[in-house]
Amino acid sequence: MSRAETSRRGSRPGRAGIRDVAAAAGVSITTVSDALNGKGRLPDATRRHVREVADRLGYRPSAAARTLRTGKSGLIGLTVTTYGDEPFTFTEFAYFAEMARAATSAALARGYALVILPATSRHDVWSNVALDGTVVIDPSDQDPVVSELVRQGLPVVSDGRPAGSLPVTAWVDNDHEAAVLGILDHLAGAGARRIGLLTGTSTDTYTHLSTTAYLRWCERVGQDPVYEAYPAHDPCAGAVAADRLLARPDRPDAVYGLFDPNGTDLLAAARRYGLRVPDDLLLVCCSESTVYANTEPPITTLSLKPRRIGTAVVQLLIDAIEGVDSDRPVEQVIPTELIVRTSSQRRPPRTTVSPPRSPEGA
Amino acid sequence: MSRAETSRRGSRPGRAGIRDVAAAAGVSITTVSDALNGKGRLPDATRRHVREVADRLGYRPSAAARTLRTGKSGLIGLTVTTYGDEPFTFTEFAYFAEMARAATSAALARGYALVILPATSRHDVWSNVALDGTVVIDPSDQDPVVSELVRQGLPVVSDGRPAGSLPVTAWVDNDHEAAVLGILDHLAGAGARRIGLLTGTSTDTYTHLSTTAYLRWCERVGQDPVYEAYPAHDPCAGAVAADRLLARPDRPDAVYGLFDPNGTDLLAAARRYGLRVPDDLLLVCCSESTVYANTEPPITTLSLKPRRIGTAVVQLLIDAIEGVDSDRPVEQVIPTELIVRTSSQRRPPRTTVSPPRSPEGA
DNA sequence: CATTCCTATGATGGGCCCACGACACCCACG
DNA sequence: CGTGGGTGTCGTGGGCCCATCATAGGAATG
Repeated sequence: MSRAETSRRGSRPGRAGIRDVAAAAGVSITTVSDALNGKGRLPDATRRHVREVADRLGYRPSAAARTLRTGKSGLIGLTVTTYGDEPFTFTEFAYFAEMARAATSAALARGYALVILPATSRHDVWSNVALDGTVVIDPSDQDPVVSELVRQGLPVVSDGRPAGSLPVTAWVDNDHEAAVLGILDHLAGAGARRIGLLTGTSTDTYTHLSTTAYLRWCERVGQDPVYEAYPAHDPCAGAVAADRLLARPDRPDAVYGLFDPNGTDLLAAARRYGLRVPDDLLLVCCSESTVYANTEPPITTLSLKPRRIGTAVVQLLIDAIEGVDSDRPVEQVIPTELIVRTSSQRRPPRTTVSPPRSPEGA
Repeated sequence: MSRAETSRRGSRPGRAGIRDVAAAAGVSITTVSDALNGKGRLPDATRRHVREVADRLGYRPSAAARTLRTGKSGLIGLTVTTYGDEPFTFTEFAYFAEMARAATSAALARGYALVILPATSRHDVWSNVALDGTVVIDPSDQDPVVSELVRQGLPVVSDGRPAGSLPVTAWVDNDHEAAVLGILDHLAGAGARRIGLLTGTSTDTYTHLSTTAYLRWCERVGQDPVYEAYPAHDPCAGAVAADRLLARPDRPDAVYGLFDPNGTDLLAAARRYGLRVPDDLLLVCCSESTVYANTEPPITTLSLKPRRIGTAVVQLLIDAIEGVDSDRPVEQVIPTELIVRTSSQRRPPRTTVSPPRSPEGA
């Protein structure tokens, strides 16, 4: 008792510690800890009493102390590869936002919180936060951050299969090749003779796999590749590239755009050149945005299902953190979804009033 | 020495502690701490030596221990008000994504990281993470989370001026009333006779202030209010509400939409009713999205400048955390920006080829 | 006296910081 | 010339932050 009182002397009065609760409840510190954590075997009366006193004092266990003692912080890092100055590309692509949202939700449901930590963060920030594990979006070949984390023995789960020999704990990805091949077949089936590609200049896996798949498809069907690449992080460059693609002498009669804004960019470019969509030009782009349901015409989009990916990634990571031996495979391929709209159909199925934005969720 | 060795006995060999470094460098723990943190007065030789040994052992100070000792975690909460099941509305509105991005960037630059903590998080998650302060986006009148945080003595800075008597440390906001009045004047100046509003049913400050400003403007100029309200978190409801607004017998000849997707929704609805924009219907919506630069026609948007807000909020919060007495005012009003495009001008200034997406940044 | 229950004590986790101690050096005084 | 006090520089010890857990101890009951 007297020990508890004296030891609190130097403390700020704002927050009550476990000692204060113990003193106020007339029990020992252990009893308080056990009572609040549901451990040990205590009479219900004691348990209730302690809880009551703790509530009255507004007691909140110190997260730092608990973390130090238990070695678990309940914190998961969310790392995004970055382009340019800005720490990450949340905005440009609705994908990241959706994925982060689902990941946050899934983490929360299991008692974890997400910490946003761009890969380019100052090192002192990284080392200043106690993480139980990390989600990495689109890790680059030799990402030093990931290596460091793995070396520390922290579980790392990546969105996108790791390039090279990056030793991640698990990964979740789409089958980008299959998705691209599916779209090209879809466009060819709608009558396209020369399909163009709007792609990126960066070296990430998504861009690489998609472009490669396109080139192989061209080779297989005997079409000359028609594509423009631009730095995907620069929205203006996208509009310019779309324009260039349609200005070419070997102008394609169908285009697939790998990035979210490509749809409106291509539509705008088509208008500039007097091309009607879908009559003169078939259009598909990869996007999670619902605006494409209401453009004129509505544009066919490929969804990478970021919600499912975000959820899966977090589940895998928390399984690894907690040592749960779930039956989830550590390498998951999430199927993509092609949302077919007017822009990729030579004969629109119905010319009646288009329904207001369908609930293409989950 | 021997004490250090014995004390390490039970530890996992994976991570080196400060004790290990001290032993390996042949100095005391304090010296290691001082050398690595640039404190105390040590000869450069010692400092270098310690740093070298620490590097060799791959020493990383335990964030948990440091937090416990110093009382600072370097972590800032980012709380978003939520609608429905999903923990927060990152996607629906590019605003949040932009704001979060800027906030992350600003926090990082000052050595802090952001933790995503929706207001509806399980309480145990909240209390399980040591925060130095919190950013709250659009706090509701009597947000229990905010009250709790303030009661704990944590600084809280809100995006959006706090409703009621919420005792936040500081806040940053736009002048929503002025923005709405500006838009209405802009539309009236372009020839609008009856201006409609697409608004939300939720009780947040933004919706409330904007709607009120609209009603007052109507009263002032003697126009009957023409508006439709819908639950802003439901994208389908937005399309329906846009349709309803244009189907009314007292159909407006200009509409301002308070939410991001309203632009495409209204455009689609206008097409359904054969209304030409801007000839038959003037359109403005509040959005951070660049797609409106390339729609047909391009749509005038109001930007709330989320980047500036996100940055300002974080600066204020960190100032409060660190007790810095900066000259920043604790109540900041960030000016909005009206990006005038074709949709709100009766006589388009130029009918030539529209430039590809202007770089409306910062 | 033995067996249940419950509670108290103390060690532990790892880094930070206050208050000193050791040591070198210089000057002055005896 | 020797020694004590003054002044500095470096470096060390131990306590502290706070909750958790293992183990030992005590009270009550059969």
